[in-house]
Amino acid sequence: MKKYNISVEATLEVIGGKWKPVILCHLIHGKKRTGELKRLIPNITQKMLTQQLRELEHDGIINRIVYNQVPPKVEYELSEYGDTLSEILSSLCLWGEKHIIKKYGDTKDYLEDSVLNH
Amino acid sequence: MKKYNISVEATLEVIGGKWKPVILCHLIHGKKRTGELKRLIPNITQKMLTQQLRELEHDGIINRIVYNQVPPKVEYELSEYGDTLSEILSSLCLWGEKHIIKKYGDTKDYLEDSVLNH
DNA sequence: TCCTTTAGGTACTTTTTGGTGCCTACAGCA
DNA sequence: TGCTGTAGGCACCAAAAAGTACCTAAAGGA
Repeated sequence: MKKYNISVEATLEVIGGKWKPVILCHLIHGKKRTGELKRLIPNITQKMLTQQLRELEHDGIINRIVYNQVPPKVEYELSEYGDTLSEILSSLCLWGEKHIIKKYGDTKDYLEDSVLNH
Repeated sequence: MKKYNISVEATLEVIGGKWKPVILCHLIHGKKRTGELKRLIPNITQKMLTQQLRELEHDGIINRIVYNQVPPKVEYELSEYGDTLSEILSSLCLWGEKHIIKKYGDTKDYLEDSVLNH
């Protein structure tokens, strides 16, 4: 029975770390296959990706959808509970864009183009 | 010149990590002296506290106010730019509270009482 | 004189986190 | 038969983050 000093610690336990917010920001735009996520997050390793996905699944934030076929097909999506985070995640993305603009004047040279950034 | 794959990475560079969100969540309620922060965040070490405060100051998120007196007195507050994060920070705290309730049924036994949690 | 108070610097160690390389399963196809 | 594609497990190693212990300054008071 852990005691938190401030409630944000509980949030960080679930979505803290280097990769989880990135993964979740991709998932707010719809479900993704493992390989898609790997392409969207070029610097993540297979190990880190599956490790973080397992933890998010364990905390009820995402659903893992397994299709019984060969070669395997697995999709990940925000769960209903994970949806309660989507506003926060969007705000985090938006703030990041504004921060890049403030720091560099423009996002063009600093932000990979993709449907996610508009 | 670093390139981000997704804008949330820029946000995490500024407010990511174990301690920064906690520190900032305390500062949204007004400026605090170093020692106050240490008391509010009992598990943080002196080193981590000042290190994180330096970085937040460097990124323009907080102001460091030094009173020229002995023994020293230093206060920290959200800067104007840091204020653009306060809505996000509040949402993170709120989500954490709801998460604790979902997980444990109640916050009473799991969350330290303080002005911050209501 | 020396202790107290407050903020913070620094060298070193431990813990946590992340990365690499290699392994498996198995249907379909040449 | 043997190659391809997809998801992911596992042992081991490297790097980054955090913790520990100890040090400083300087005014005021006992």
